[in-house]
Amino acid sequence: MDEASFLEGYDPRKYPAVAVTVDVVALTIRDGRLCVLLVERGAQPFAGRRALPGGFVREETLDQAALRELAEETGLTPGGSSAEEDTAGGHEAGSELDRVHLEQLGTYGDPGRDPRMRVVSVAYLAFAPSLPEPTAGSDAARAYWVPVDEAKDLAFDHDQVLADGLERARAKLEYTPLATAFTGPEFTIGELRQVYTAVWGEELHAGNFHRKVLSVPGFVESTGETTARGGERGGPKPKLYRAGDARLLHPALLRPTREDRVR
Amino acid sequence: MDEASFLEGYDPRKYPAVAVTVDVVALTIRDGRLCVLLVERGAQPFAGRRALPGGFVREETLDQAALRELAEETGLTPGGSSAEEDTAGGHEAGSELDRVHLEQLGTYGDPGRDPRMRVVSVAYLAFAPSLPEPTAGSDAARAYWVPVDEAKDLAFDHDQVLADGLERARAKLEYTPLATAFTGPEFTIGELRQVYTAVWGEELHAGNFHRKVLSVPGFVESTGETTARGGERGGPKPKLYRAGDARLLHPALLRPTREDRVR
DNA sequence: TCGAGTAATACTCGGAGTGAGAAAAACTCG
DNA sequence: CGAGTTTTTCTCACTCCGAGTATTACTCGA
Repeated sequence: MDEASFLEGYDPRKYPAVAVTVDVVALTIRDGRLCVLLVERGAQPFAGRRALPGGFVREETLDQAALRELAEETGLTPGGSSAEEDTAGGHEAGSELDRVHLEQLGTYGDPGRDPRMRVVSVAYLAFAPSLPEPTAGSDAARAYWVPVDEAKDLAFDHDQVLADGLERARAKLEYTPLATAFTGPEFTIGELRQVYTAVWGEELHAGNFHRKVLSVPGFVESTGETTARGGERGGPKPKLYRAGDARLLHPALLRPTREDRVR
Repeated sequence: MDEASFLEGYDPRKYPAVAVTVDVVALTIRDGRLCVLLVERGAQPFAGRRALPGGFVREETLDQAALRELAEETGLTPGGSSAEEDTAGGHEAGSELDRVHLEQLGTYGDPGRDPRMRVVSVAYLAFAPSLPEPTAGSDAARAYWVPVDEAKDLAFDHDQVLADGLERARAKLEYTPLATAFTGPEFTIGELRQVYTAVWGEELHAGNFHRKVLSVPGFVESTGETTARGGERGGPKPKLYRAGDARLLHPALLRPTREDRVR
């Protein structure tokens, strides 16, 4: 930020009031479908419409505000930092929110996006393993998971925010180990493949996926164990893996069908 | 944005005042070096320190605010939209700012990042062909281009903002035709390679680069012309190209030396 | 208990893309 | 003119990919 000379001594409080909020695009996978957390709006404007959870920023960092909003709406209590964290081994006292990956998505501040006043909203993207339906918390009563393809006609510019979040999520699956943020601490290659299938909305060749995941250094590491049972519809007991220490996937797992890349 | 029930009728103007600003990381290439536009701060805090250009958001979109700040600091006048635009053919009346590519980088809002009050700053990233030294405009007198490796100890959290901007720029060169935003409307493959060299800070194999650029559909298209003269230090007259219509490069031009990818 | 169906895993094959190096040709400058 | 430089094109070996096939180990229902 810079004050030009003519702004010297300028008091920004004299500006028309600007409110800063955070909105959260929280994604999870339930029953093999990619879902987003929405709340039902009770008040005007957009009363009765669904919206992304969010609220005003208090005396806290933007990251903290996003995590707080997510905690309030899901009824879960934040345990640790906003970065995902492996409690490899037994389940410690950490909240389920400890495993949530949170990152800033973008900021939406067009005049008029909220009819009441100028509101600048910082959107966040959250990735979580399958979380319980948020009914517990008092505040969370109005929040629920909705499959992303049914999340339309949202309040404000939230259709756009959600679309941007989905595109970000799909892209990040290609070159980061983000998919493991959707699984439990231990998972099978098949479960990992289902994450990609749900987010990308495309079937993947099981054999090639298997080969590629295991060939990327640091993506997954074997636990040496297998599941206790085979799949529900048959098949051998798959091996179990946990997330490795890679931050970027190399080589990347690129999405198929990329003819639509040129303008 | 969502108002929880207990916020019904809440007036956000009762919150401690929050100011919203835009900061611009404007990059260009001068003499083969990647440079960023900085201003010298005259007032406290951080008087005498260098900072990214920026200022308060007015009644305008965030994108417009960023373009306005950039125009004010460079002394150039904005002509068209914020998106880059090809005036293929003759030079029309458009400003040099028409060819600037502008995109949102991220938002920085830690309490205390500005000692005076709570300031939430939306950072933008701008890419421009070599622009004149900004001396013309009244307001721009304090702004100048600085090689990025000499841009240290900036005011506020601008070291971090600049670092984030550089990483974004380096990454986008890999999978988008962004490099053409640093060149003139017509350019040679060698000039394009120098853009990559300057931004990535690494030498590239000329033969392989040539092959890859021409093999990516829609990256560049031939004008059928060559330059009037060969290079200053010799070599044949290179062919001229202009930007194609691709929005994403496929296959991508990946950076070399990727051992440092894992945590 | 058997047989059908399914999933995990491991192959093979041909094609595309890549880094490194070589080389021919075209041009500048001294 | 000659040395040095750049553009442009090849070659070669290697990696990676998509598609297909095969094997094996399961579950479940008849």
